[in-house]
Amino acid sequence: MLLEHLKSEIYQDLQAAAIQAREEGKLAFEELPLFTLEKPREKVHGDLAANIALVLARPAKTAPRKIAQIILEYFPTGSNRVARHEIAGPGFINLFLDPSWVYAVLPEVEEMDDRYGCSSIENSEKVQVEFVSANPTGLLHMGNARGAALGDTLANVLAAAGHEVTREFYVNDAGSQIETFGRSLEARYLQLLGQDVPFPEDGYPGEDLIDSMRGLISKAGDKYLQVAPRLRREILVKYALQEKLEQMKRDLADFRVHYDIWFSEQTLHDSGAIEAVLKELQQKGYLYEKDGAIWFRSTLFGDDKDEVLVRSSGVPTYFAADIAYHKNKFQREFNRVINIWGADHHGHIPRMKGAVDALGYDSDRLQVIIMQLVRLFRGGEPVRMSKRSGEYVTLRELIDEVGTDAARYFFVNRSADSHLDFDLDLAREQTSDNPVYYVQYAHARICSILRQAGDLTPAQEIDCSVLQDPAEVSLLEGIAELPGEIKYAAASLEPHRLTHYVYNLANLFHGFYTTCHVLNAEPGLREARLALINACRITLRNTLKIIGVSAPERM
RNA sequence: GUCCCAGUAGCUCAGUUGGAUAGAGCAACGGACUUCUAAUCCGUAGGCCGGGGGUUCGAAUCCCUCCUGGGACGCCA
Repeated sequence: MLLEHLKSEIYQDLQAAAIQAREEGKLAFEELPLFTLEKPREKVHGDLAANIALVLARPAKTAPRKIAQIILEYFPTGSNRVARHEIAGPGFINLFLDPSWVYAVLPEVEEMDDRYGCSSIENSEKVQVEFVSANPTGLLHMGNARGAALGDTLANVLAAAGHEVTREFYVNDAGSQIETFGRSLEARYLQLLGQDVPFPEDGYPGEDLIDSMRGLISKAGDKYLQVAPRLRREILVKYALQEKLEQMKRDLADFRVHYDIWFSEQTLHDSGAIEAVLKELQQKGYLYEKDGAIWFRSTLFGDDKDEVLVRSSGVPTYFAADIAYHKNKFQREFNRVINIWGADHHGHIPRMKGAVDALGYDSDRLQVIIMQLVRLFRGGEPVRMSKRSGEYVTLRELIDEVGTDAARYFFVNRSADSHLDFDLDLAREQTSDNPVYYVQYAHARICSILRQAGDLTPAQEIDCSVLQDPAEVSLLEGIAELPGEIKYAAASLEPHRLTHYVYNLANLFHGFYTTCHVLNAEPGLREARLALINACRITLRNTLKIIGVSAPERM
């Protein structure tokens, strides 16, 4: 927070300096371009480096180093904790902060505690994150697991960055797959009761359907044998669907994913919302009839072909329901709607955005994160999976085998658009190879020291400037970076930044731990180090919480 | 064939709204435990950033092209 404040003030000072220089005729440019003010990779380049002179070079038609010099003439020295500055390399402005700034982070972390890292931003938005939304006709697989970890973490990140977040699961409890589901269940039901009936060719072959029907038979016996097939399928679907949903909720809860809303597709059919949205598109002239079906002119919005909304049979497609669903989202006044989809849905984006535009909403308010597929490895070999054959590793099995902590960390640790090779053996290993333990261990180590330390002195009452060792200063700086990291991760929709951040912070702590002893340090220094590790504990814990990984006090 | 994603150290991956000497983990090699948890730390080595062209003060990052891997192209969802 402090660091963020400093940065934004310095940024503004640089802007002001450039504009002042222009007013006095020293620089000529039309509009000040955006520039970066970042912590440079190399320590010798200062605490913050600005490339303002470089980006101004072209518009101002002046050599970057010359521009930097001019800007610095108008840059207030001594304020905002800038101790000194220099022009370096091709024209960077390197700023060296008064070293005292880092110490202010300790009381702040202590005071904010659970809230440290969180911001309350001025332009807070109402954001919806829809993720997983798996078909309830089967079990949750690895792709769903990745979506769950990513979606939930992203929602946490957005919330921490000050947005109002709703997590939503769209339940596909209508349409043709439910039809197929019903026929599959019926076949299993009859087969279990000794009838020699064929299993539908396009049916869902998973064992879980058999289990489900076995459960039904043990409760209700064979009484549905006498019921008319159509009604029978309805009953079986209703039973199995509820069971499946409960199971999904249970498994996701064990994965520490909790939704605000489970939105039923069926309600869109029942309420007439789909009909209404079709009518609206019709009136706006975006629909036409061909081959007995009703089509949406998605090509008007940049799609490569038009899309069927109502089949020639009169039954609306999934896409029609999805349009109604998205209209519903915008009617609920979300400023932004974020969907996390698997890579196999990427072709769906242009038409979905097209439909949103057609309905009169700005399609930029719909953001789709495409995540690439997951490949599982066990014993160095890829695990063969096929949803069609019903052979795949489920979320439940993943939780049982590697645990929620490791699984979530691994999923979040990779950017969404990278193909993920998930090494089950590595995730299960409780060794230093496994980054999640590395981070948790740092937290446990701190807790161990704090247990032995007795009461803490409030950071406010301590002279923290005794923390002069490079390991101490680096750790302080690392702690100070969390609010900025969260903002960045939220703005770029990249939760994987958080695992990288927390790993780095753990690394800084372990380095500190080796160099600096806490409990037997001299009076004064001891209290300051205790305050430091306590702040580090809070920072580690809060970040792990966002990722959805536990912060154990003992290991 | 068209579109999307990826190609960076032996392996898994960061880094891409263009910035300074391209990073981390693992694996390899060499060190560090009388003291708060060695599930740790320090060091060494490891690279035509897939190839080729271009844009400019500057390209892993942007553009073009080619190669390789994965995915999508249905009145499925």
